[in-house]
Amino acid sequence: MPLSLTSRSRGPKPTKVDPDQLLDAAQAVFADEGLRAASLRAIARRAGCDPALIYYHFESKEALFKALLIRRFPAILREVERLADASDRRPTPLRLWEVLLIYHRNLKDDPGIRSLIRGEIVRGAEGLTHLIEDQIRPITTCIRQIFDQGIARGELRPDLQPLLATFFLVKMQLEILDVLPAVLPRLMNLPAEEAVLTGMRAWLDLFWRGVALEPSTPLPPLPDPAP
Amino acid sequence: MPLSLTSRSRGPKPTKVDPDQLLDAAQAVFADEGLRAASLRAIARRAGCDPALIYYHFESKEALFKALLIRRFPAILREVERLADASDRRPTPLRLWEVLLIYHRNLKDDPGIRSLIRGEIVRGAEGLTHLIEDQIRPITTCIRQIFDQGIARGELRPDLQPLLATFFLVKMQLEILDVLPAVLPRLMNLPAEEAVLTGMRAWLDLFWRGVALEPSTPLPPLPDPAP
DNA sequence: CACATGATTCAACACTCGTTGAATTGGATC
DNA sequence: GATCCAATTCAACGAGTGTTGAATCATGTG
Repeated sequence: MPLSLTSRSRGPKPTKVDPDQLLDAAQAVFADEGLRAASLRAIARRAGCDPALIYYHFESKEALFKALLIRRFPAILREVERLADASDRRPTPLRLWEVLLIYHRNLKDDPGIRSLIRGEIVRGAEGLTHLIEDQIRPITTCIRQIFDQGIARGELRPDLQPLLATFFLVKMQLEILDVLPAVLPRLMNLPAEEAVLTGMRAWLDLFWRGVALEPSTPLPPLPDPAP
Repeated sequence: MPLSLTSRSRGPKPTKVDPDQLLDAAQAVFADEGLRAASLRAIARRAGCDPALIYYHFESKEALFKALLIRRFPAILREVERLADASDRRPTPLRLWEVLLIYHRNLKDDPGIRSLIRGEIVRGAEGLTHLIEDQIRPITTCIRQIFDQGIARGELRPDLQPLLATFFLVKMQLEILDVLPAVLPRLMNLPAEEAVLTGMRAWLDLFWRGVALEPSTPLPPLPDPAP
């Protein structure tokens, strides 16, 4: 088992397909088909190599899937951790908007990882469910802290349940990223990218009225996502 | 192709496994595995018969799946149609609560149909996606009318986008039914059934503040779901 | 050049899948 | 009891699956 996931120690020695390209292909196929239905042959075809090569870089189909997880989640966690820092004194609605933007930035072009977060793909693979939960829990814990801080600062309703608020905020953002690009262009004739942003603004507008101590306080200006 | 889905014309003649029992088994397996991964052998095992029997009652795996859809959605539509009747003059928040209750009543014990509504199961089966959309669209159209009526009656914000409001309301209810029974008991030590109801009330509370013309108008008393 | 070693492919394994045609059961009718 | 027919099972088909051991290719080093 070589499994040298890092770059090789010396010399360029070009490989035809490196593990990262395999992960790219795997992510695309897993996203389309789900963990069970996605075939290693389809992944190999997409990566342009033989199925057996996957077993040179990864122990099994499941190991390939785990590597896929570990590649993505830590980056998201780092962004959310920085945002949840207690010294951040910006208005709470702006910080909640930043939460939506982090999800947007990291997940908008990646239906595979969104399916993962929703736990769809792993149906029936017990070990993986726990692995995914372990990756997601610290992220939602950080977001929950933003609600706690908002209550302490008198910006949010004191009777708010931070756990449920976190659940509502991010669950809907996932649905917005998933569904609106496919639906809004047809029903409200908007371009797909604009559809997502329209949905996000409408959602934060509704959400903020729902959680604010004083619902009539207007939202601060919400910056567009960085390009 | 006998396919006599209705009861046979004369005499009791007990069958070992009737089509309805096959549908029950199919629904359970499709819910666990998804359309593609669910095997006819697993469905037959669950129904206690031979896989080939499925082909006596249904044309194919896909036909079995379609029959599954047609069995459920019309009942939901009828309830929502009755609720959306313009002569219903109850306060809008109460009618929105009834929407949540209809979803709760029809879907709480049926993860299979919830997956269907989310469109997860059908990934990659093009024809079925349209069939499902055709079943769901009239339901959401009715709910949208409730928002239109609420705006016209001066209970909801006139700048509300009914399409997005409908999307937010029912999407979150699906997530509540799916996720909270598994998560809340562990995180807030509540019994599972109470977890769903707690989530629904918290959600309508937040949602109502978000859409009401006057956010401080208190919610009317929300009846428990009928047993 | 010979050799070692990492990267890649080939061919095959045992298994499961949807589907089908023929065979079998079992109760109702003659 | 013989017959008919709906309900059910059996055995098999071709195709696709994850996985593996051996074989091949390409490259850097002695």
